[in-house]
Amino acid sequence: MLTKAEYTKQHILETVAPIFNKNGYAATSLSDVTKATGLTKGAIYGNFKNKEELAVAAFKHTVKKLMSHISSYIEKSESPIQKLYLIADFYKNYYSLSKTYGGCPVLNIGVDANNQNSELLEKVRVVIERIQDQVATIIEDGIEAGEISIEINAMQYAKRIDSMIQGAIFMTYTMDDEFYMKDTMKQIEDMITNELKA
Amino acid sequence: MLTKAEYTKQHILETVAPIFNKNGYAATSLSDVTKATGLTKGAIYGNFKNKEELAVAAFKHTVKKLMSHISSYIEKSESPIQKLYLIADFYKNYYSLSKTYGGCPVLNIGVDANNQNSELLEKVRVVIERIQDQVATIIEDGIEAGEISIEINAMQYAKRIDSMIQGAIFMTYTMDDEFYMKDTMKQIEDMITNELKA
DNA sequence: AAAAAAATATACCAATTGGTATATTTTTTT
DNA sequence: AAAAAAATATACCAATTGGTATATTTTTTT
Repeated sequence: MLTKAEYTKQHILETVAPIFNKNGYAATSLSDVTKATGLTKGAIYGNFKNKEELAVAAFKHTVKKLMSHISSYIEKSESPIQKLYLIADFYKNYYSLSKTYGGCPVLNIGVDANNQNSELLEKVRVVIERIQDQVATIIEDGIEAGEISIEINAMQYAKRIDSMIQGAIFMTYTMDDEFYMKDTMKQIEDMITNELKA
Repeated sequence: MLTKAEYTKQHILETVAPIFNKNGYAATSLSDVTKATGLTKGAIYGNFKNKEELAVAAFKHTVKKLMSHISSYIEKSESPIQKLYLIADFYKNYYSLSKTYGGCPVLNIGVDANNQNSELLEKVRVVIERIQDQVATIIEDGIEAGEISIEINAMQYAKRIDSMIQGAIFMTYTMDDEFYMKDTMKQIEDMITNELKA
């Protein structure tokens, strides 16, 4: 069971994470934080060293949530190539899912932190690398299993897919139009079928 | 010739545009503006109604510059399909080019303005639509000229290419790695050759 | 139930925020 | 060169910023 203190910390993160994600670091003020949580500065600064640490924790919190969504989704199949199709399928609903958390943290904080907050930027980079490693591993598993052509450069394709997905997320959010998300996922499915498949 | 007043306005925009582009709207303060331009608030507010109008003008200024770069670049060929290859080629150097202006204004301001500044967001949307219309027109011209397959949906491909480019820009900036930009342009060139070409 | 420890609220701080009214300087028109 | 107009600088404003020291309240341990 959560102690009262642990509950408070969770409550702060859950409340504050979407705000930082939507507004960015500079545009989120401490009074936004206290207003949203219903707590005072004393409570916030008792739990987090400063605004930056809170923003980092909030980013990690949202990433964790979203990563667990996709992780459990691709568990639906054991087959590496099927897992790739499941990733494409997962992102078809990513707009409404990520909206719950105030948007895509990688895109939002990645752009926001660049030139502004090197600590946050570093956290974003680590997440991107982790995601790409996971996709690359799936592709490598697929090659080993004979499902995916041996000529495929796993890391290159992982980066390509990731880049396409981020582009689709940006376009979908900026234009408020799911066309980009859906169309890009179709494109990725075609890529899997026509380029990756052994 | 520019009058002194017009020169000042240009000077403000040229100095301030990269700052808004890098930092975003909220993270750019009026004192950043006065410090960088060497002018006082009186001069700034004499030329722009408020911070928002200045940010909008700065965004338009950067977009105009970048658009004129790409426009003159694709004039190198008359052929629609060659123009598409030239677009892909242009973006191979987009990282260093756009850095001069403080980054890609569409990406940076698009993400920054979302949930924050609806007027700025609207300007970004207009720019995106204009870019896509231009690409779609080139594709349609290519179809008419018999260079591009009649089965191609011009607008769909324009959006696809745009989305891939934005993804590559995001990844390149966030990871500070040109691989994404270069690889995506190769991918787009392959798309032109294998999917679009009649 | 009392004592100790931990968490939270309160009251404060200097610095900065975007913006304005007015004085001064510079530029343009006559 | 003088007068008018325009541009810019100065001096100010209330509100807000992130943060801290300390008082108070709540929770946990004994």
